[in-house]
Amino acid sequence: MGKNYVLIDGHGLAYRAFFALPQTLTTTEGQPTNAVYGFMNMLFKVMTEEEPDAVIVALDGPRAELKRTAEFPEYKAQRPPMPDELRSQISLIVELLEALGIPVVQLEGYEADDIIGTLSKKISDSEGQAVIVTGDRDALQLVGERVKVLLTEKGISEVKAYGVEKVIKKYGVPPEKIPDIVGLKGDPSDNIPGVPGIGDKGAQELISKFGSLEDLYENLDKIGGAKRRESIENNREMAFLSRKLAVIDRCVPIDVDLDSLRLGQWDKESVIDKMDSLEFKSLIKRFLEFTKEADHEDRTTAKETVEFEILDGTDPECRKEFQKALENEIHISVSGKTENKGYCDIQIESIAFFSGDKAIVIPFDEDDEQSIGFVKKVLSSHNEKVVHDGKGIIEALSKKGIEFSNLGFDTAIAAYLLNPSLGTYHLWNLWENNVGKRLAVRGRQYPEPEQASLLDVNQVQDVTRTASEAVNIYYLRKPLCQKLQQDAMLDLFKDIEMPLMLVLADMEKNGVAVDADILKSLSAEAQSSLEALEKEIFELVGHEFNVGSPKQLGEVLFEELGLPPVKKTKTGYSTDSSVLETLKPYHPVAEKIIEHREISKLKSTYFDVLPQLICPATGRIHCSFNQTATATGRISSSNPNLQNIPVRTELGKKIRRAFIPGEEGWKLLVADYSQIELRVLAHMSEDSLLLEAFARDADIHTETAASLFGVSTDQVTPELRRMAKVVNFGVVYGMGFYGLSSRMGMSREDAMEYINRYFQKYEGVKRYRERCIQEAAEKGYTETLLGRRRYVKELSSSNKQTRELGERLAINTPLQGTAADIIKKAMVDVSAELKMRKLKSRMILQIHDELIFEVSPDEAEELKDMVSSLMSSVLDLRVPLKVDLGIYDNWGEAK
DNA sequence: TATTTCACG
DNA sequence: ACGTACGTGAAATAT
Repeated sequence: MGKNYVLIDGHGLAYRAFFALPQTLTTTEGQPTNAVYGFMNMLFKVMTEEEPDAVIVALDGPRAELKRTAEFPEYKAQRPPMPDELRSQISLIVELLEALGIPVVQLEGYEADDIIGTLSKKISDSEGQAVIVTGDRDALQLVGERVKVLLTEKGISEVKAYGVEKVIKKYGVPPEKIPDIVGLKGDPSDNIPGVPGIGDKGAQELISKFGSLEDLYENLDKIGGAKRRESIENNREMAFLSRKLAVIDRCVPIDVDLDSLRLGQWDKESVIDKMDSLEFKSLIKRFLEFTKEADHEDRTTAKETVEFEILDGTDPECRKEFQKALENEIHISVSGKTENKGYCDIQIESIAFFSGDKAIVIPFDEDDEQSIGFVKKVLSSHNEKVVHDGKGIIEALSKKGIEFSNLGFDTAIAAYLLNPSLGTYHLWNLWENNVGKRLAVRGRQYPEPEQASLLDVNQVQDVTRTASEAVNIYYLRKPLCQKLQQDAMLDLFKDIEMPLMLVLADMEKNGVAVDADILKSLSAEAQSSLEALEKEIFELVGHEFNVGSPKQLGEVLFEELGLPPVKKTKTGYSTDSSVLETLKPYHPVAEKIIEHREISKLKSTYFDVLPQLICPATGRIHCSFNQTATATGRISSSNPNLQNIPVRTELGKKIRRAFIPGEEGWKLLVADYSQIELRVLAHMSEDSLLLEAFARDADIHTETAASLFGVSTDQVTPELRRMAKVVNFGVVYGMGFYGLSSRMGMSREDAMEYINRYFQKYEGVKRYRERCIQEAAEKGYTETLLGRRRYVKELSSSNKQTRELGERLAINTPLQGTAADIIKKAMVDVSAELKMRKLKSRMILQIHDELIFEVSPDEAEELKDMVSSLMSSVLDLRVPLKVDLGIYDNWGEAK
């Protein structure tokens, strides 16, 4: 029986750690230790998670590049030499590895990749399992049935596992074809050129279509795009050479006796001694824990342990046992292992339940009715279900015809409400911060020992992980619920956020229909305009360059043409649209570039992308609505972002015409709140002028203009109204006079004057702003009308700029956040009513102050009235909530 | 991976 | 001396 090995690319991992962690990590004497620390952290992580029998670290040998530079002199030629601060740490790492009894393999003339390739081959030939840890994507070619690759992604601690299927899913080709892709696209980090004009996507597409470089060159005539074909044809040798360079040698002459290696032959004293001299307190602890002696060393810091049992979900007896256990429980937690985010291809692989004592894991290998039946039964039980980030599971299960009932608590959403500024709400973080106990599987294990040999090691790990997550979720409910109660957000959670999750799941499932032909023809048009514009630009400038490169553009404009640089960024000249706008009078090229920018942006972000995102199974686009993404309480949209579809320019608006009802004869109902943030401001500030203006349903910008410029409303010109509008926005954002002056194109003095006049007229607003800042400073957070919080730590900063940012946040967040509360509640109410009246029409999009529905013609009028009245009556404010509605054949007709 | 730019409310 | 309005997500280029 083969053993499990972990193979580490030593230099690769050290490099990663070095650049990912702050340089400030040093010993008190100043020896940098960030790379050592990161390396060791990762080492312990894989030792804990993979439980290998042995670990081997491979290093690039002396003159490792020689073999490949013989073929191609430029190979890795551009690589800067290793920084000294890193070099010194490599030897520290090697010393530590020696003390840990982990062999370091290095061989003159061979790169670590080749050593790893050879070892992994030996291991899999002897029926062992190898896990490769590296940051180099080339290593994916080594993946096989018995070899998996853990690729470090951004930073160091994040790592992604690749098995054969994952590689195929990601690259469209089996692992052994990875070098063919590299041959085509090249590899800038190794200075491998590949074929010019072929990038990641192109290479993937070509190789998955033709199978290999050889087959590609046999079928040159079948390649689309004349330019591309020409480039491929002309670079035949380079493509083959590049592939050769990318192939990892799996027959390196090394003599390692794999069988004799095993973990645990460490020199404990020496390890602790070395770590101590590097001042790695936490790592020593981790090491001791690993040697299972932590408890003897220090019983007081030993964590309490939560024990649980895992039942085999494929065993009918276990299912019965679990159902029995449920009867006396109030809550059960649910966790699922799902593959792929996004409704279109989300699928559930397995699901785990935890009853408070026993966990059970049910794999969904194939659609066996037994499993589905059991899951259905559990999910329809009287128990309140607790989940973590449950929207995906809900969607994946609904694809199998399984629904939740009595879904009561989502720990991710609870944690988001408790502090919406965190950005990520990973289960393990919540666990550390709110429970922090250790988990241990007790008693009967899954799988039963006699079954174990039949199951893949990964599978056992997956089962344990999914079950543990269910346990985590279960025990998180209580502390999080208590905190919500303490912070008076339990109602917001129960009445709005939890039901909203289901509404969002429905919306993601519904999706939106898009006319791909419209987008494709827009793309073609854009292509030709761009080519024409480029020609003009190159003529005006005198030579060709990449218009899309801010760096090159900056050089052309400010060095070659000598135009005045208006604004700088940290790396050079700024060339954003406001800069280009000011350059217009100086040089005709400015206008062409502005035009080019707009078109290329729209083309690359919308015209070209949206058609690809149409889900083959449904013919519609399904974005994700993220409920835990923003600090203010808004929801966000991604994959694609459907909340930033263009509307401000003519060309942009054309995109909206492609958004259509998905069923014959149906229409779109578009309903948006009018001036919602200013209405919220009126309510919260109780400013008499604002209240009165909204009570009359006056045009608010005209009103502001009239009072600001001292004229009557019928004397307000469009220009004055435009300026007033800028001021109104400024008020909501907590502006200062400088920002106002630059945005209105006036002097700072004038801007100051207008602001003073505004606050003289709108005294209530002035007081509101002051009150916001003071309360936020006292309490440490701001809150919305429904009690949603945002902590404003910026307010207590010693940096003036940061503090002022805090003041603006204190002013803006309650406004933006209350508007978010309002529309969220409206969504919940409308959705409930749709269900109650059993209407076919459905909600498909939310764009902050706007809701879009797909409506059946016979329901259109009813829905319009219903949505209008529900939206305007969600909350009773001191001003009316006005809603504008319209029924259209496409989104472009609205507004 | 970080930076710049720009689409939306 | 410097940069200056709030909240997002995504693409392309540079490093």
